[in-house]
Amino acid sequence: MALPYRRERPRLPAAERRRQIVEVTTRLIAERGFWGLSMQDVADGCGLTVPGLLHHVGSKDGLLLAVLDHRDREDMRSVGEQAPGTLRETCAALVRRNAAQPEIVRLFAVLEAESLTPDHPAHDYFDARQRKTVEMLSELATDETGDALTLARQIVALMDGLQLQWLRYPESVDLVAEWEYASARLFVTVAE
Amino acid sequence: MALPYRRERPRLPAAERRRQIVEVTTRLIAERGFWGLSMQDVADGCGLTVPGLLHHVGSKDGLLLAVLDHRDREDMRSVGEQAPGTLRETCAALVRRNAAQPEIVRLFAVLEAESLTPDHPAHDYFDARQRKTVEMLSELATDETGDALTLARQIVALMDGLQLQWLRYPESVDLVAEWEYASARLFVTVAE
DNA sequence: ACTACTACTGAGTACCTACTAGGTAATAAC
DNA sequence: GTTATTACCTAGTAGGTACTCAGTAGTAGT
Repeated sequence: MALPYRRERPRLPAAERRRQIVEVTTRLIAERGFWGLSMQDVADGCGLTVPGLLHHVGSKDGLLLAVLDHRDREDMRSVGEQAPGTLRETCAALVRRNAAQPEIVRLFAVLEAESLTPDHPAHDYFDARQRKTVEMLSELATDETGDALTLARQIVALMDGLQLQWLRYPESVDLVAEWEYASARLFVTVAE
Repeated sequence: MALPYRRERPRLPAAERRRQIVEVTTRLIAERGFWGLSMQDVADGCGLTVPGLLHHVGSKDGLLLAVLDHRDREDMRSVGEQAPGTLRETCAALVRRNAAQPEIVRLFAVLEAESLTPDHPAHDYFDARQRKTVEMLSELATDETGDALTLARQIVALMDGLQLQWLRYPESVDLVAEWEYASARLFVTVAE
């Protein structure tokens, strides 16, 4: 009744394995979305079995949570690093950061659309994220315009939209350049 | 060897059944995307079995194709109906039309993000669609600005982005109003 | 060396996936 | 009324889904 127990691939400490799992999952969700993601694919990408993967994340929802948690901590870290600036500077910094990590931007683009439906496991997360972003930009915008909320929404919309085009045509669309052109129009007092 | 053959639900002519299938599928893809769509759900929504559904569309990819084909024909019809106008008028009409059909807009929002990956069955479709849209707007924009392509891209980006916000917060975001605010900024000569 | 812990596996469960083969019955053509 | 067409069914295939259970082996603490 002895099981031929194979251990060909190395056994990693939990923290390191989790990092790997998050990295692999990020790539796969960016490609297929969460509905299209399979635990098997993630396990294969990490070189372990599905129960081995489940040992670390508990469930498929737990896997998504791990990815989003990791992103939140990374974002916190990067926001804390830079000095607070004007609205325009903040946006430019944000765009530059995004232009350097297409994989992450694509993860968010796919999940943001997928999570529009209320029964998506990341629905609440993206609701909160969207609110926070608009609020943050809106506060910065109060110095420059009367209708800060509207401007904040336009900024977010333009960023999201340009990112989609950039992700589809990475060679012919330069995200940073497009944002510069656009912000010239955005940050101008309306004469009407 | 006699099969107890059940036919409780009515038998429809092919064209009518196809219309129903497209309608149901549109709603389901908007909610779950194509990767998250199951033939079973579509069949249930139409009141027939999965092989019954397959009789009409052939395969899951064929189902998606049927939906996109139908959308194309509808769009053709609606574009043909209205007289050609200025860039600003054309955009406003487009936004008004979209504001009246959130289900369709959501279908496109979800599929556009999902189809970023080249192995998505709608990848080529959305590639072509994006190109055509930018080209069309770009031609209209040549009358008004020097950099028509950039302006066209900004218009598409802003529309896509605002739509995402509107789909997430349909009660607090008014698509038409937001577009009006935004176009006031977009269609202004840059003084820089 | 012994013990406790934990990262991980093999085997299995219950169910869902798209899709096929072959047949049945409602409809339309004549 | 007979025949042809077609809308749709039952049954089945081959494989994928997330997840559970019980056990194994590598690691760390003492």
